[in-house]
Amino acid sequence: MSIEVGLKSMNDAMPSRADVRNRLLNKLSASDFALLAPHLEMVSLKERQVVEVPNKPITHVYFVETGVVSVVAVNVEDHRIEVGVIGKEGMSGVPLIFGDDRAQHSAYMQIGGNGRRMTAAAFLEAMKQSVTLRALMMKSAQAFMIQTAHTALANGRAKLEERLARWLLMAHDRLDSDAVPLTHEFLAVMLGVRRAGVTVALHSFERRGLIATRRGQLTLINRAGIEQVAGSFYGIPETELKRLMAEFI
Amino acid sequence: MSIEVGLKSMNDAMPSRADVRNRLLNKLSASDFALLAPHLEMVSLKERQVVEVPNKPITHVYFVETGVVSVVAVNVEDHRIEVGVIGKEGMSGVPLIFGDDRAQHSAYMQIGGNGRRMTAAAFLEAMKQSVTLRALMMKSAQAFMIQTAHTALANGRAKLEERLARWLLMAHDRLDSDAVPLTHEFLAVMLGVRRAGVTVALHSFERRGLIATRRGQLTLINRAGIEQVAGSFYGIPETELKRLMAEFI
DNA sequence: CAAAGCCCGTACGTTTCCGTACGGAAATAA
DNA sequence: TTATTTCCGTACGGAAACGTACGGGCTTTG
Repeated sequence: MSIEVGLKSMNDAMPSRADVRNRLLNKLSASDFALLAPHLEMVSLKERQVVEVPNKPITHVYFVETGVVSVVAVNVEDHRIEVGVIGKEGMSGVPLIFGDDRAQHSAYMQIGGNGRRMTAAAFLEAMKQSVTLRALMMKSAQAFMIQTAHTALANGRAKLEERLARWLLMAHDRLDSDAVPLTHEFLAVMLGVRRAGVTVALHSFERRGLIATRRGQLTLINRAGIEQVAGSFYGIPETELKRLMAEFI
Repeated sequence: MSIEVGLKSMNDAMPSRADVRNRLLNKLSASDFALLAPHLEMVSLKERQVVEVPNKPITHVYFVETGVVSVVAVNVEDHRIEVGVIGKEGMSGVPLIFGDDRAQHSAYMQIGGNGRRMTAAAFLEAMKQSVTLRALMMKSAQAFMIQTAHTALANGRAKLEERLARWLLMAHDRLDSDAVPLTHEFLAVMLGVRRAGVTVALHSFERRGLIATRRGQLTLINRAGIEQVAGSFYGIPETELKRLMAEFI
């Protein structure tokens, strides 16, 4: 009991700037950071943990530090596809930045990890108080928007292998290791293709020495080779993110 | 000559609120409208007229009144696909709303018409001065973002006929007539499919009595039938737009 | 340690759409 | 009017991915 209290107080302690691994939080000015810090709560983010539910109010914004969030658009007939991923470079809760309180899409941890979160109310209050905070958040939202546009492009024009390679690269950018702990089934759901199709494509990658696979996990071996497979379907959102964030520190 | 001067001065006259047909401008408060009005210039928007060039600064924002803008994502290898359309419900120049001065995507008039425009500088200056203007613009940007997400969904999961039906409905929403003046070639480019594929699909629509076609033009006859073809791939961005705009007037 | 569940490998027939191409009809330019 | 260009109709073989399904190996649970 006393141990648990100890851990809890450690987690809940107001983070100092040096503690924080989320790239967005890293880019905040000292005063903007001070605005958010008191409300930030360290959280562990288990795989499949739901972060946003379509058409429901957003309760918290999550600043991911490790792991990956999938943002998945869903329609009435339950067709679904991933429209973007969020990792340590960003945050969930984009609609709040636009002044909307509701989530349009489903969002959940695709790869588990941890991060910081704060309530939507606290986030909005901080946004109200700082122009520079708003400026950063809007750039972050724009970066996400560019990612979604290029997902639309890849979905419409790229082949399964190209899309899969693109996804692996985007995940790899957001992870600290070369291992991607995911089943073929979940990759298939995100890309909106058959599970069997993913299996075959991953085999092809493996035969070419690009990845290694085992049950529930794959490991990138030759990133440059995977980039070659993805071709120009990968890269633009990534360079645009850099550009948009360049003005902040 | 004197006639031309006469026309020009008519066009350049500061518009009154009642003149304006663009739905976004319609939703402005009197004071916000007064902020923009002096800078608005009436323009004719010819088909194929370029509105934004990827990676170039945005020179003007366009408030469309008739016609349709296509926003097309392009990558290095020249793969391209439409990621959204803009009509009288919106405006071009979304990145400006986020504080970015550059266009990511190509944007051009897919269907000619007319509208009002103002320089990016004037728009930014007005945005700086009014919270309520910013609020409206951000909601408009969000609506566009939702449209892009559902384009990604349709591109990944829908069949050609479903996507084509969706596109026709989105165009129809933005036009004042049932006629869509477009060649199969351009529909194909927007959807990222073969021209021949569009031709065959349109024939199927025609045989079912959903549309009538002639060279360079098609006419919607049975909108409900087309909605049935599009299924749930059409509709969500449209209801979300209504919701987001509901708070303004 | 056995049972159950999950995950992966593989297969087969089928659908969808592609690449390409050719000719004719309609519109536009000369 | 004639020539030229644009646009549409149609065709064919082939690639990509689908739906479905079955069995076997790995992991977790009881």
